[in-house]
Amino acid sequence: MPVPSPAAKRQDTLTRSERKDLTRASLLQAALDLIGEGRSFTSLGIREIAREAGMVPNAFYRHFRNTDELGLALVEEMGITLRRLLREARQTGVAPNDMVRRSVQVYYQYVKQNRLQFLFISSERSGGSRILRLAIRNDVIHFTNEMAQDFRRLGVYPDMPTSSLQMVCGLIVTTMLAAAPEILDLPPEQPLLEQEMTENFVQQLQVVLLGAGCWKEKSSRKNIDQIGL
Amino acid sequence: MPVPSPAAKRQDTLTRSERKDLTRASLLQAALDLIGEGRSFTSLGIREIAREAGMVPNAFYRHFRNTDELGLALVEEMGITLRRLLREARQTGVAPNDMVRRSVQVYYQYVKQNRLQFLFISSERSGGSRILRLAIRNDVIHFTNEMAQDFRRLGVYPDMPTSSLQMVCGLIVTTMLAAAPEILDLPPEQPLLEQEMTENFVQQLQVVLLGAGCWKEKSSRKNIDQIGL
DNA sequence: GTTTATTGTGTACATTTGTACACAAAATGT
DNA sequence: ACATTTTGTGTACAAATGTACACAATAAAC
Repeated sequence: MPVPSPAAKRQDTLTRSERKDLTRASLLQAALDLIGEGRSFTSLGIREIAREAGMVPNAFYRHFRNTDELGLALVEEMGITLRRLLREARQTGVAPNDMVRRSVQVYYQYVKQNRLQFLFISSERSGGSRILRLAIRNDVIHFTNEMAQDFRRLGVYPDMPTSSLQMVCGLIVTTMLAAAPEILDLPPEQPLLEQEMTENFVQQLQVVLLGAGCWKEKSSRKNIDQIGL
Repeated sequence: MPVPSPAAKRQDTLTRSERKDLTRASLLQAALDLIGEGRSFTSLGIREIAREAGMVPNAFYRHFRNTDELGLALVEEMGITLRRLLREARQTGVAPNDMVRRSVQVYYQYVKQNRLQFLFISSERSGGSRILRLAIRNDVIHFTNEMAQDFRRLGVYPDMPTSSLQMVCGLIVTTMLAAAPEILDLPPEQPLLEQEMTENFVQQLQVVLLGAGCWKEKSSRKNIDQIGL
C-alpha cells in the first residue's frame, strides 16, 4: 500500500478514490439541488439524479444501490450539520439575558444557510421511506441528547433529572424542527413576516423554558412525577 | 330541477351526482389506502390511484385534474376530522385534575383510528407539493385558532391576551402533530413503548401548560412582551 | 510492463406513466 | 319522446424509468 506522501497528493491527477468521492458528492449535491427546485426526494429517480449530476444513468449504481441509500448518505451529512449547529450554539454561551432571542436568530440564519439540507430532513422526517424516516429520527434523538448534555454542563436546570432534561430538550427540538419548514417557505425579503415569525418562535421557546423551570419545582415538591395539572 | 322527494331517493338506482360522489370517494380512499401501504402521496400517480380504485386511468380526470387536486380534497377531509377531534375534546371538559393525560389518551386513540389521514398530513405537511403544504398549514392554523377560542371560552388562562393564547396553542398543536408520526410508526401491541411515549408526550404538554401559566404572570408584570429570559 | 480492478459510458429493452381521442351507456332537461 | 350532458371505458402513443450487459479508460497491484 503506497500511500504516496498523503499530505501532498499528486499535483495534477487525483487518486481514484478521491475522484470517486467527488462524483459521489456531486450525486448528493444533485439530489439536494433537485429538492431545492421544489421536487420531493421521495419522488426523485435514479435517472433524474444522475442527469442533474451530469452523468449517465448507470453511473449511479457505482455509488448507491438505490435512492434510499443515497438518502441515508444525505442523512449522515445532515448529522454533522446538526452537530456543527450545536457547537456554534455552545460557543454563543448561555449567559446573556435574552439568550433565547439570540439563539433563535442563530438558528434562523443557520436554516437559511443550509436551506437544502433542512428542506430535505423536514420533508423526509415524516415522509416516504420508512428507512429514511427512522434514520432521521435517530439523528434527531442524538441531537436532542447532546443538547441535554450541554444543558447539564452549562448548569441549566441543575436540579432536573436527566430524563426530564431530555424530555424538555425533545420539546425544544420539536419546536425548532417545526419552525424550519415555515422559515424555508417564507417569501424572501419580507422583514415584517420574518420578524413576526421569529418573535412567535422566541415566545414559544420562552414558554417551554419557563415551563421547564416550574416543572422542576413541582417535580421536586412531590417526589412522584404525577403532578396532575 | 326535479328534486324528487329528497328524503326518499329512488329505491334502487342512485342519482347521477350521488354515484359520482361515490366514485370520487373511492378515489380518495384508494389514495389513502396506497399511503397506508407505505407509498408516499407525492409519488402517487394517476394510474396507480385509478387502478387501486378499480377503474380505468382516464376516469380519474372526471373528478380531479391532477393528483394535487385530489390532495386538496384529502386536506379538506382532514379539516373536518380535526374539527371533530376538537369537538370531542370539548365534550371531555376541562375540569378534572389530570386532564392533560386524558386528552393525550383521547388524541392517541384518535390518531390510531384515523391512521391514514394522519399519515397523509404528517408527510405532506412539510413535503412535496407547495400547494398542499400551504393548504395543510392553513388548516392547522384554523385548528389552532379554534383551540385558542375554546381555551378562552373555558376560562383557561383568562388573563392572557388573545395573541399569546394563540401562540401557546400553536405550541401545543406543534407538539401534537409532531407526536403523530411517532405514534403511527410504533409497532403494534407494544404497551410498554406505547406507555413510555404517551408519558413523554404528557410531560411535554404539562411543561407547555406550566410555562403558559408563568408566561402570563411575567407578561403582566412588565407590560411589554420583551421579557428577556 | 503486464495484469487486474475500478469507474464511467453507450446501447438496449421491458414497464410504466400521463394524457389525448373516440366511444358507450344512461341520467337528466326539455 | 327525444336530444344532451355526464360518467366511465377502450385504445393509443410518446416519453420516461429502472436495470442489464458489453465495453473503454485508467489507476492500482504484481
